[in-house]
Amino acid sequence: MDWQEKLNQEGLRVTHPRRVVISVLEQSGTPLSPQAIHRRSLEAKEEIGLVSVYRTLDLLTELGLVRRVHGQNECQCYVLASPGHYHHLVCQHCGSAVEFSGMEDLSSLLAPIELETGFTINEHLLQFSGVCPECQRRTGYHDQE
Amino acid sequence: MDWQEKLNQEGLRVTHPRRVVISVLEQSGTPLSPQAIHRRSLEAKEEIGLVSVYRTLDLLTELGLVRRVHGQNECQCYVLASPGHYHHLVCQHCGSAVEFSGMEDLSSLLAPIELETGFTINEHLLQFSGVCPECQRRTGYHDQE
DNA sequence: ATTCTTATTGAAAAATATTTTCAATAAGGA
DNA sequence: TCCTTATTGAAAATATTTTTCAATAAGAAT
Repeated sequence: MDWQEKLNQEGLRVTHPRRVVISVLEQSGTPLSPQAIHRRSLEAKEEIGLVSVYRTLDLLTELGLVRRVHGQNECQCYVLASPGHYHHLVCQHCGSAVEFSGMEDLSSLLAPIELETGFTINEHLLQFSGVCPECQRRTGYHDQE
Repeated sequence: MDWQEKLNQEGLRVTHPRRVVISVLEQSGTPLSPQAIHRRSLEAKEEIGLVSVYRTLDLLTELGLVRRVHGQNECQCYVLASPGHYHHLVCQHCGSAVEFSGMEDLSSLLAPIELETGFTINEHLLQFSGVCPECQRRTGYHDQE
């Protein structure tokens, strides 16, 4: 089910600003701040209001169509969610982000922590940062900035 | 080595605002926003400027004495760092945070990911959220909010 | 103790980010 | 094509963070 169907299903409308936000996120692949998304929409001559960007991101996050990513500095960024993947790997140089698989066993690490702390764990946020292959090739850069 | 020695070592001064910020964080145990820290300092009749709170948090984070924690809503919170522990578990009810150990082997998960993606991984951000034992007892609440 | 140097502070202003309000618009069913 | 109402965008309100700079105080030197 794509995002338009999802919206319909919820009785929500497929509007111009929503189309633009999704399109910008699709083009990017990188986590973007609301401001960055707005800027790019203007650059693409698709003029939408900043307020709508905020509202759209809230909505799409609610629906699970985009995810919020917390970097060390930029703290309010959003990426399109590929369903089933919940972890990000972000390049410190160019900002590109990929999702990766193979962390299904993370949940097996949870049990000992729940035991140690007495917490019930419901959610987690995992994000790696490093240098992507492109940037390694281009710059010969490997270490942390 | 305590924080005062650490500052001296770096040629930095042990000042009133820095003492107050650390003290507030010690009292709390919970991650606090710069504003919250400032508010509490005033309540404790230890009047310091909000600007100094920001600057102190930046500094202490730099020195690894406090860590920044990203909640789902509150996004700019800080807790005192227990050395050697790097991961947080935050209660969705009361906001209390603990650091936990036993994730040393997280780095062993990195290799396959580096192989899959071609990235060089330098940093990671890992945070669990759930319900702390206190809140479980008080409310009988276990599931995600 | 006192003086000196300079890191640090706090107030104000500037810059930036986010939320609220509300009349005007347009999505999509009838 | 009309109608209902979810949604938009502009402006204002609010909140957050950073910058600037003269005044202060930490701590080394005397």
